[in-house]
Amino acid sequence: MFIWEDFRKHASELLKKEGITTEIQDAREEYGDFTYPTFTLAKEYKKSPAEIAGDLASSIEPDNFFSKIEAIGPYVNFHIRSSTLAKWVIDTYLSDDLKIPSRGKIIVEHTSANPTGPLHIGRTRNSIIGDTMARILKRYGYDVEVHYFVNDVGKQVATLLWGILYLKENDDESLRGDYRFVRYYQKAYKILEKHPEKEMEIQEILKRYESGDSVLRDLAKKYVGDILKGIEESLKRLNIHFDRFVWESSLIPLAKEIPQMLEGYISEENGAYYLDMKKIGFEGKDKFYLYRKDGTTLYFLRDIAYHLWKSKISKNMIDVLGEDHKLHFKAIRKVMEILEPDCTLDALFYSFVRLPEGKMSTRKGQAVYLDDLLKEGESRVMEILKTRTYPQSEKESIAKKVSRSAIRFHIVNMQEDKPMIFRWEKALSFDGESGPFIQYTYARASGILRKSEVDLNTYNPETLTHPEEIKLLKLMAKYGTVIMKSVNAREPHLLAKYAYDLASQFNQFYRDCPVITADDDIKQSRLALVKAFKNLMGDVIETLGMDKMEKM
RNA sequence: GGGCGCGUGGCCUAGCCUGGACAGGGCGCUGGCCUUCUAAGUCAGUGGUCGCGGGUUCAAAUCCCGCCGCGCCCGCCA
Repeated sequence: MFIWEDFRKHASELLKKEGITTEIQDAREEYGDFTYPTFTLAKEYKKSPAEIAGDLASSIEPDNFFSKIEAIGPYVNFHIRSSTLAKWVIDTYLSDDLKIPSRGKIIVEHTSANPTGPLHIGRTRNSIIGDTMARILKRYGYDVEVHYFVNDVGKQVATLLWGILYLKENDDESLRGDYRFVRYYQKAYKILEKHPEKEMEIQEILKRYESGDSVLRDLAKKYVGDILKGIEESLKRLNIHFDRFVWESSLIPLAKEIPQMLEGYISEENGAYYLDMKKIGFEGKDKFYLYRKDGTTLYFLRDIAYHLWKSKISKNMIDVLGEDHKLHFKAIRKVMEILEPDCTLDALFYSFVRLPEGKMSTRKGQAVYLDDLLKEGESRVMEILKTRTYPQSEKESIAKKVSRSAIRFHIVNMQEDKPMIFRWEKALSFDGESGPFIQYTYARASGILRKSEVDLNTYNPETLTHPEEIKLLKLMAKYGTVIMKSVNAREPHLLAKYAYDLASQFNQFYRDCPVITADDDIKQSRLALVKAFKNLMGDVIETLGMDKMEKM
């Protein structure tokens, strides 16, 4: 799995024999595979960097890993022996076992969108980043449990209930829950803007609800459940699933135990209680309120309860959160250090998606819904498929797979903390740096294997000498490195970049290296390469949560 | 006002953590490549004061300081 890193380690060992202990960096392609710049040694050795590099290069002998070690100016460059590389890479990906170590349990919480309406594309950035991160962690060896924290307590839900209870008109039962009930939520907010005094009624609902009013509880469970089901349906279309939905209301009993665990840090003000952040050495905000003066709980308290509860299941946790949660999260983490010092809690933050005309908002109804985007994507794919002779059902299946993969790739291909402005044309781009480009490349590899009509038997790695073959092999060797970096930095976009590079390189190979018409020995080794590539590309595609297809 | 993040060719973007060899891609535009493994592909060309100004260094898109622009947060909302 970590082929490239094993080569790197070997280069380090060779240098170590010369008395140099250092990390070796990747070289620019035209100079070699790994490089060691000698500038820093100049003072100590009292020689020019170029001289030092020359001496080092001539004293390190080529071996099974490196065929050439040469100095270019002040750099010592290592060249990988391609026959060793070819055999290693191909055998690795032809085998079913990528030899991934087991790394224990981790909980990834993502999406957790308030169940007040259909999922819009802004929230979807959370889902896609979270789901991809979870898949990458799994690939790295973690036992991942994916959570959705369901907000069925608090003001938003009380507002939703108020809307449904008092504004019933033009109800359309044929609509899916999220589309059906969001109308009341939006209308409720409009009314509250004009009549702030109605706020009292909402407070009353909230209070009754939290004190355990069974009628309200049942209603909330029903409506929130219906909306959540809708959101879940939308996410299924993107290939996103959860292991567990944790309802906030279920944590209220635990939440009420938190204050005594934090005794000495809590203060009271007009009947409301807050955590005194100065006392626990927190900077950024002094008071985080736990209880309203009417005794109802606040999100901060319930979120502490949720994290405490999670930490009993797993010591490792990652939350995928919008950038608006940075301060909140910092405080939660601080509290967790007190309550459960053994656990590690990390966050993966992302910037908001905006529309060209401004912010997205469920309340104001200004948003692009995920379902609409998927639908539009599918119809654009069907348009392209007009020239194909596949059966209709296959076309529809392809359309779904291409559409959702295009959207997933578009979102995860961008660095998480970069602001994003949503544009239909870009989200549904099918060429260049896009999801379909990657799927298409996989289909091409499949096509070659399908038409080769030869069984794969032994191959000779020595025959893989074409520059495009070597470049492809090197990229294939880097999969483990990319997964590792992506996990350590919590940056799923690195894998998307890798997927593109890998696919792009396969297309260069495809252009210059015919497989089916090649001479027998070359054909065998190229088939082995294509098969190994297909396995790897398929694994990358699935780790990105996209769909692989034999034909498209 | 304070804190955090972002600022790379007409547009979108990688690289920034761990400073090194001419800043990679994609879209667009111009011109090529389908009797040959799917042209959702590919080749060539076009286009960049890496927001601005200082500093550190043999070397800065990358590190430090100060500005400017944009976003987010600073609620008894979530």
